[in-house]
Amino acid sequence: MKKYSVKDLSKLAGVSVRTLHHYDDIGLLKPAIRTEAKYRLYGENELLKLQQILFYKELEFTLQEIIGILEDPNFDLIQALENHKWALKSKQQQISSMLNTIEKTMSNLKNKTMITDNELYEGFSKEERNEIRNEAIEKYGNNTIKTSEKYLKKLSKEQLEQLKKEQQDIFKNLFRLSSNSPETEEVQLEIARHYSNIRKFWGTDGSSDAQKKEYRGLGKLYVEDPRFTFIDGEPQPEFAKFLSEAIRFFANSQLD
Amino acid sequence: MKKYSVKDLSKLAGVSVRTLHHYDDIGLLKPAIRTEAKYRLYGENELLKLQQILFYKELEFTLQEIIGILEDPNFDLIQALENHKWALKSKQQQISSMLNTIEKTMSNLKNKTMITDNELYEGFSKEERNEIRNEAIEKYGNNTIKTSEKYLKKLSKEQLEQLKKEQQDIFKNLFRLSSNSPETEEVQLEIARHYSNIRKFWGTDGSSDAQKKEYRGLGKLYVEDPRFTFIDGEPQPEFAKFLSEAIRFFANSQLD
DNA sequence: AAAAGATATGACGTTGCGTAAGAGTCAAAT
DNA sequence: ATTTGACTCTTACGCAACGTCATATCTTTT
Repeated sequence: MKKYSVKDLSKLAGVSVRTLHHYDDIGLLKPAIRTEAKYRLYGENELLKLQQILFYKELEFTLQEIIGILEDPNFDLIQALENHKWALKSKQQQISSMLNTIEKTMSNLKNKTMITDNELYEGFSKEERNEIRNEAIEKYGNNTIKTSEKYLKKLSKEQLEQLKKEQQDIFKNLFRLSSNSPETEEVQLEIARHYSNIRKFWGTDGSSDAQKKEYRGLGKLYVEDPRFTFIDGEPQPEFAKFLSEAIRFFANSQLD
Repeated sequence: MKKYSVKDLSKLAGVSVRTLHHYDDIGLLKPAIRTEAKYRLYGENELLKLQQILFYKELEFTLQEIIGILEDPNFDLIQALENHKWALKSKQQQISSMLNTIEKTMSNLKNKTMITDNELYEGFSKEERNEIRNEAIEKYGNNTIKTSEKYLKKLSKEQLEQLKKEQQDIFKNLFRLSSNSPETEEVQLEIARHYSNIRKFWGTDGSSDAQKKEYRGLGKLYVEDPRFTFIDGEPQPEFAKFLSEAIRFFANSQLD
């Protein structure tokens, strides 16, 4: 009968010695025998069992779950796999939604910096501005361009320009109104313009989904990161707070 | 200036008091002031910062990463988001592959139990067997059926019957040969039949991909779970080991 | 003033090992 | 026969993000 030392077995299975110690500790995989000096010795059966363990571990079962699966031959494996499948699927969906949020955040971050750039270039002529913008496109490279293309490809350049200008206009008005309460009608009118503008920017202006959640998320974004509300190179935390509250009020009162 | 106690803030933000303690401990969110009795008091700014924290936490940034993001206003947020996006995407792919493995495992588990069932029903007439199978279909319910349909829909009932019978035949031969070395030619011939049979069952028999990995995975499955190799209601660990080694040898010598 | 409610600070538990630390064991080289 | 080098053993802290007591100290209500 072949016997493997901890090191032998660890190399055969591609795990660390510590892992074998651990599995012994928690009762997942005990050595076949112990020498007088308490050295662990494993046999063929233990090698096979270790392979089983690693199989289920790759599927991200916890060690406790694996103990349960392997210790009881009557364990309902199909049911366990079914449950695990659902857990994994829900995790997958969760990740999808996180990716969505990240995309939107990045898209908005980029857009904001572009807008403040525009403001900085306000002193230049139209032609100069176009030159600068083209340089920027070259700098950003194709990858960045393609990433945002998903959201922007439906918009012609002129439409995009129009949307950006409208955003600048909205923000100027809102900044002017920012000493008022966020709930006043004037402010809420500008927020409504902003909402409509953003949905065009997202390319979802035709959708029946009001995107209340997403829009509120955007509102939170303004306070979540000062980089979203730079004006003349300075962060505006107070203005961010104002914006965020105005959007929250709008979403709660106007959107289902 | 409004001040929030730990409990107030925790309710406002939907986190536990312990969480606030923890964030204080690690320097992520310190209270605005402490009372004489060392009670924590938070202001509006802390509420806003907590919201930022929760935003990034939902994206599964670690607390240390969030500290980095928030402490330095010049932090390259876009780059951080980009990196995080990749991490999430790779996690998503990993989950997809795990789901694949689970599907195959379940599909095989079901197939095996069906085969042993067939063996158990060997004394019955064909009509009786069909009756029983239909009952099983009702029991398993539509969901289960549809899950396996993916793999089976391309096969007609007769083809499926044929494949199952061939599998039974192969296993009988292999069991008879199981006192030999797994590497003998007779054994390897049966394994080759099995390989071809399995690929038909998987619906991939036309594919150019030899599916070495998948087939080896199947071999491991036989030892990974005794339920795969029940014969006459008894688990056959020795036979499982034999099968597994025969398949490993076949995959290594015959498949690229 | 006593009882009830909040809050504070430890400190251990969780998951799956990594990473030493200190000590004993075994086989080969001196 | 012994020293060395390669292994192995047990013990135990560390990590992430808190949950969950336990015990002590306020603050507020009756």
